Amino acid sequence: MKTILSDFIKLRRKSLHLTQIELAKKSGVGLRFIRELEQGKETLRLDKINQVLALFGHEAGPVAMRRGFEQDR
Amino acid sequence: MKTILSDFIKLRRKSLHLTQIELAKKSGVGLRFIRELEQGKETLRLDKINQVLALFGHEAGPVAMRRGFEQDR
DNA sequence: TGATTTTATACCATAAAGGGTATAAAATCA
DNA sequence: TGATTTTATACCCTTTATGGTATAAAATCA
Repeated sequence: MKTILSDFIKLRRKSLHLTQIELAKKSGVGLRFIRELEQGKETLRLDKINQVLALFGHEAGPVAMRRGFEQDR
Repeated sequence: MKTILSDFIKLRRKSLHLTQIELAKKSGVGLRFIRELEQGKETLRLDKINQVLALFGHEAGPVAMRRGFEQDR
């Protein structure tokens, strides 16, 4: 599945030419977590997500559901 | 602790004159979850958070860390 | 004030997330 | 093309988030 978060992470990671392995190490989460995150798994823990987002200067917050629109990339 | 998410939920809930119990029922999550969410617990599951945010027309997404600023209320 | 509602804290049980790892699939590139 | 890198899938094990509940604290209001 594709989510606002998975899209964001994947785009940012690639724009920095990082592999999933590198992102996992840099953010301090497991490799499997990065994969599940980029694949849009919903039942993830917020603190782990924030660990990754922090690398890109972001955090998880409330975003209006303008369906079909994407913001902040 | 106070987070961008806890603040948002608490404000929105109160603006609709809902109790935590009512919000829990409406969103389909446990009462204890609502409490932990409003108290800023970090290790919460994303899908549960989104269940609550959906009631307010929002979802969890990447938000730039403009520390000290709040957005979207 | 006291009575009532609302919120906070603490405990138990269960389901599942997360890390690690091994293998398969796919993408990249010489 | 084939070789190498990257990503995806599947499994085991440990930790813990969640729901429920019971009680305490705090807030609300007559």
